[in-house]
Amino acid sequence: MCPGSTGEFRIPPRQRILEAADDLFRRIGIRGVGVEAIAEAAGTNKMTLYRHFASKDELIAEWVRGIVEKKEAEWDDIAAKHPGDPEAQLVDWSRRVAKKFAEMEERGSALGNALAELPEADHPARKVIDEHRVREHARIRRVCSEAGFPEPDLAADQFYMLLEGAKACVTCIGLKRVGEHLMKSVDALIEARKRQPAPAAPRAASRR
Amino acid sequence: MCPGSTGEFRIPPRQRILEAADDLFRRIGIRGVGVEAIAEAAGTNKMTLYRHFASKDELIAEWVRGIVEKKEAEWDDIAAKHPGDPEAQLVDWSRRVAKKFAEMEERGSALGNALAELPEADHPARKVIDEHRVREHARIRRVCSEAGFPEPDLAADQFYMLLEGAKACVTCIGLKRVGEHLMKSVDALIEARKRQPAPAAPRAASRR
DNA sequence: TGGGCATGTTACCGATCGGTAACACACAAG
DNA sequence: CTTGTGTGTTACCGATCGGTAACATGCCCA
Repeated sequence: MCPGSTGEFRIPPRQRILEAADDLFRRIGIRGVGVEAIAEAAGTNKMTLYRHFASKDELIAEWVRGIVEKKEAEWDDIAAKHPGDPEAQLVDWSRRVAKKFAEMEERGSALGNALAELPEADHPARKVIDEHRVREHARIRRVCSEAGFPEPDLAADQFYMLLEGAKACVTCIGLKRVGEHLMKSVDALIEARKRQPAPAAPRAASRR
Repeated sequence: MCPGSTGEFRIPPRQRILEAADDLFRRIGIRGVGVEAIAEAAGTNKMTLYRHFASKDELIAEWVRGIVEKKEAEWDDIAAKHPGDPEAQLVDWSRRVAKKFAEMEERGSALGNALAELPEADHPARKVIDEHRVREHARIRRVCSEAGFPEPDLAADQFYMLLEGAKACVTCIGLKRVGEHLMKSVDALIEARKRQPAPAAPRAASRR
């Protein structure tokens, strides 16, 4: 109702649009919601939206960029809070992911769904997601290497599969149980590694 | 070009439509392809399509039903080939899934993508997918229970998370590597269980 | 006070899409 | 031959959607 420029909310329209898009994209899906609905939910109109974003695809890409930035900032935070302790980083990471499941309302990972909804390989948002996934996987791999996993590639894939699997299972298994079992699985993988004596290839002797 | 009724292919149009839909839905996505394109790819036209399917949503549901049937038949086959050997069933299952990854052309799980593309909770295809997932998870849980896992719920979730995670990771990790590491992970979980004698609480007593 | 600038408003365009109507055609069985 | 059934063909409808034009309005700052 209220235009937004008069008073009421002081948040600039661009930010309001991104917030509205975030809500609608997560709940209804990218292709399921039109620009008009986004603008309306943001308390503005289509024209203003197009003055801030060149196209809907660009809005999608910008939305994805925000999600990716938050996720990578979280990784930085994890690394900063457990310097030199890669195992604690992995554990902390699983704890945070498990906690996030409480916020996810039955629909799974926003990034995963976005990828499923954007089959065009040249979509601007796809590049953002793909590059982020590569970075995230590389990050996990490095942490696994530092943690002394004999096969860091295998370990990283296991962690990454558990992470993506947990997100995908949110829609079919209970939220709390997935988070809980994700944490247990990560703990078990780390525990299993500690149990291993000395595999053939001595990667990085970080025996704590 | 060729109408299809004269000669050429003897496959009835309904089946051709379902096959064309399978190809296009997997490659382009459900919402990304129109009924006209499906009919054309099937060598027929829109009218004939609507004579066999009440609506596009019904066609989607029918397509999903076919996928689900195949998957459940595969589970029956696994159970029949390893009677009374739940561990071999789990291993065989991981082998088959890993093998399937070779067919998946960069786009992940068809069912997962479909779920992401169908936010409407009352969509006829959603019910099919949801019910199948419940059955599949229950099946894994039963096998885990028979295999003597101390916590079958945890074990089943772990397997299921690995399965779904592997499918989701196909788009970001190499196909062969995901399959290989999925198999190794399943083997490791089974191996870890064999190693455990009779733990009451999985948390404590791990200091080697 | 006045001018610029961001935003609001309305109307519209072209394209696409799901779905339907009406009619023509082929073929099989009686 | 005739009838009926399944299919092909064309044209069309209504709705939605992404995107744009043109103009009005309000606010900040000089």
